[in-house]
Amino acid sequence: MLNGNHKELAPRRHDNLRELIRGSGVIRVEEICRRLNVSPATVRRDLDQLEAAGAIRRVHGGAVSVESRLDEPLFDDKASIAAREKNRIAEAALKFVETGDTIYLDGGSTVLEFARLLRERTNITVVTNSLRAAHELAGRGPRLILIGGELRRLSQTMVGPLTRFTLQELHVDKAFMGTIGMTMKEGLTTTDPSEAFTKELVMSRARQVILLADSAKAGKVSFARAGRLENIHTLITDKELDKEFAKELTKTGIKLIKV
Amino acid sequence: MLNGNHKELAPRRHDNLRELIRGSGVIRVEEICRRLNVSPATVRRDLDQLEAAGAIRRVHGGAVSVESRLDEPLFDDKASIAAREKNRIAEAALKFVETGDTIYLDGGSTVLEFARLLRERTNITVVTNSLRAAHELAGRGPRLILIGGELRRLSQTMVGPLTRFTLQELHVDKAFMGTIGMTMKEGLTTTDPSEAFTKELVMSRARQVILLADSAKAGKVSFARAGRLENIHTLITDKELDKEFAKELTKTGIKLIKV
DNA sequence: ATTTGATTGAGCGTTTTTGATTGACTATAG
DNA sequence: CTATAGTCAATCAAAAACGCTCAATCAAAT
Repeated sequence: MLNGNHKELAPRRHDNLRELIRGSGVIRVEEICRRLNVSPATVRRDLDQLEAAGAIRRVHGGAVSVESRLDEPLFDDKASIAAREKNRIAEAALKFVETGDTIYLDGGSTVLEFARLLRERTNITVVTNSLRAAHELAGRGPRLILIGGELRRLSQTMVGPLTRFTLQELHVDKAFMGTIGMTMKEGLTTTDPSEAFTKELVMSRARQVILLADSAKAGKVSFARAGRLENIHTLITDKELDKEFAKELTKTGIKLIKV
Repeated sequence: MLNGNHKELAPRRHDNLRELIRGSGVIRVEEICRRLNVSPATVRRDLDQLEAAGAIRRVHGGAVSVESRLDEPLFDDKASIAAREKNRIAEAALKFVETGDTIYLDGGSTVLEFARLLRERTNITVVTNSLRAAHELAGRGPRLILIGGELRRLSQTMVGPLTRFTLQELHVDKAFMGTIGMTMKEGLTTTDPSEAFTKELVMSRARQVILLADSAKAGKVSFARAGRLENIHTLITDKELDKEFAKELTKTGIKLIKV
């Protein structure tokens, strides 16, 4: 028996572990063993639990803090294929934009792709909460209005209660939205409640809501609800969309465009 | 900044890699190997993944930043004119920032320089209308709140009546302001009325107003008035400031810091 | 004191990551 | 046209990390 000293109880150990990870943003299993004086097996079990609770994110060799930018490039292997889908979806969305329109651009990679296509349009007004979309259009292009709010690092979007004050002064013709998950039952879901709050608010201020989402989003449920599918007027997605889901959608009156 | 010996976790490595690319805009594989201490094979795999995630763009021999193109065109030469003075002014301003503070960052190259120095501070809240400052702090650093409003392209700041609705919900401890011109008679002046409107509003919401302006601004008058000098509590400037102007300033109770 | 259920650490086969090797490709020079 | 240098993708083997199982251990309850 190596260390007769002090073995800590699981809850305290979890707290310490959280603290360790928050401290440096990233830590390796081996180091956790050293610092907490436990075996790798135990560390892995702890990490599993903390990940299930959403407190951290595991990676090969250790774990990273969820607040840190380190875990931003979270992508499945479909990500590279999805790039082409996203581009086609964005192209299709372009047909909805008319001269004189005021449109809203949400966060998310598909909408960002769409934003890039608007760089040459000078006859529209773009309202957005996405810092990346703003950056795309900052040099030239449409009249650009950013809504105020707290920056959420992971998504690079302005979210939360502060977004309300600018948004309630505005109306937009068309809102182009992204999402993490969509199901008939839960509607739109996203990872962050503040993000969800702003999404829902935006949709209530738009005359027409157009959702840009590749088929992988269908059936997925994320953490926070961001509005019912009934709020959507049009969904632009790819051809792989689940047939059953498609049927349900059209039944509720949502226009479906598959590219 | 150098990590000599121990192997880093993949996410951290990706993070550093992004930073490297963002820093110089371009980088070749060979150099990444040297800087991160890994083999070319690993570097290429990392680059593949980062490209799939849209974080960078690969080119033969290395990789380039995706946002490198429209970065700081006319802004840079303006910034380089009095770069040394601006940097010293920014360093001096840093002394005013205390833990827990909520500070406002205005537009302009001097304040932008100041923003860069805040990248490692995580214990403060930054409110800003400057897209460039936001961009500096978007990856890491303080809690970041952007005020809403219409983007003015030339200055890359959010200005105009829409800024009112977010601002009136906020109070800040210290506002770090820039300006185009300052005189005893006209006070602060800037080129755009909307810009002036927002500046004036911000200063009314700040407990302490700190003006960052090199000495060339003294005596200059621009188009739109953005508030009287009495609104300023502290001016940080360089040693070349006109003696007469300095005397008048201190007479009105403004604290003067010359660096 | 004994039982019980949970927690822990070690052993072991599997998976992931990494760096070296190889052959293909491109561009430039001779 | 060939040679050469540089880069790249694919493949492979070694090392590290992983998940799983099982026995030992521990805390709490009887």
